Amino acid sequence: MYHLPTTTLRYYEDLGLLYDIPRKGNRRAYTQQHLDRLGSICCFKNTGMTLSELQTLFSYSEHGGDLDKIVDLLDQHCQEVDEQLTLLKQNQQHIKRKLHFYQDIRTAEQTNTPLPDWDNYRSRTFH
Amino acid sequence: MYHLPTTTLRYYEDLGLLYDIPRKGNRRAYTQQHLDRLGSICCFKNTGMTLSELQTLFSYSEHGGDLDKIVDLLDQHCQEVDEQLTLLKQNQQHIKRKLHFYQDIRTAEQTNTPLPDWDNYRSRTFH
DNA sequence: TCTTTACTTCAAGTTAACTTGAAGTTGTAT
DNA sequence: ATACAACTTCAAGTTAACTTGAAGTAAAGA
Repeated sequence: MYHLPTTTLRYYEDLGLLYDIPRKGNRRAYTQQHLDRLGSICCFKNTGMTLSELQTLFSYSEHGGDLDKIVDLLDQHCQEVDEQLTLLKQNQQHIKRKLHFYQDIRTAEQTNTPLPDWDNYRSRTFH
Repeated sequence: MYHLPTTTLRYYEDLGLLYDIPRKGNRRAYTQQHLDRLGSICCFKNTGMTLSELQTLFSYSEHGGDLDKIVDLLDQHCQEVDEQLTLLKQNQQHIKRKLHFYQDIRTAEQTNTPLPDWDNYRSRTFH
C-alpha cells in the first residue's frame, strides 16, 4: 500500500496511530486522510520520533486539540531535524574522507608510491 | 570518554569492533587509534550502518586488507548517505509545513478568521 | 468453479543494541 | 587512611518496532 507490510499497518492501528478505517467487505480501505496520516507517521518516524511520541503528538490533535502543545512539539522537532542535518553532513564528510583515503591507498599500492597518512585527511573536505 | 557509557564500549569490544586496548592497572587506556576507530564506529552507526556491517567493513582492513571491498563498501555507503540527506531534507519540509499549518490554525482561531486548509500546504516550501 | 493470493485476528516470537545486576577491585579526593 | 565513585567480569534482562505462526476468509484470475 505505502510500501509497508500490512502487519506494520496493523501494528500502528494497535497503537492507536490509525483508527476509524472503513472496510470494503472485511478488508481495510484506507482513505486519503489515512494515507496522509501514514505519510506523517513515516516522516516523523524517519526523523527520529518514536511511535510513543507520535501517540503523544496525535493525542494533542484529538478532542478539541491543544494547538500550543502541537506547535511547541513541532517546533522542537524542527530544531532536532536541523541538528540531524548538520550531523549527517558532518558524517558524510567523514565517510568521504575515508573513501578518498582508501582510494589513495589503493593508488599508492599500484604505483609503488608512499602510502598516505590519515592525519592529512582529518580536516580535508570533499564534494 | 566519548560520551558513551563504558558498558557500550565493552559491548563494542565483545563484538570485536575494538581490541588490543592497553591497560593502566586493570583499566582500559584507549589510544588515539582507538578513539579514531570509535569516532568511525559512531559515524557509520549514525549513518545507518549496523554493528554487524561494521564488523564486515573492519574485517576487510585486517590481515593485508581487501582495498577493493573497502572502497566498494564505502562508495556504496556514501551514496546511501546522499539519499538519506535528500530524504531528511524532504522530511524537514514536511515538518515545517505541518508547523506553519498549525501556527496558522492558532492565528485563525485567535482572529476568528477561516481555518486554513492542509491542501494549500502540501506543496509549499518554508525556510 | 477452482485455485491462488492477499487479506483477516490474535498471540507469541524475533532482532539489534544496548543495559542492568551482582560481586569484586582500584585510583582519587578528603 | 578511608571512603567512594568509577572501573572490572560475566550473565541475564530490557526495549522498540516489528514479524511470524496458526487458522480462517474472500476477492480476483484461469
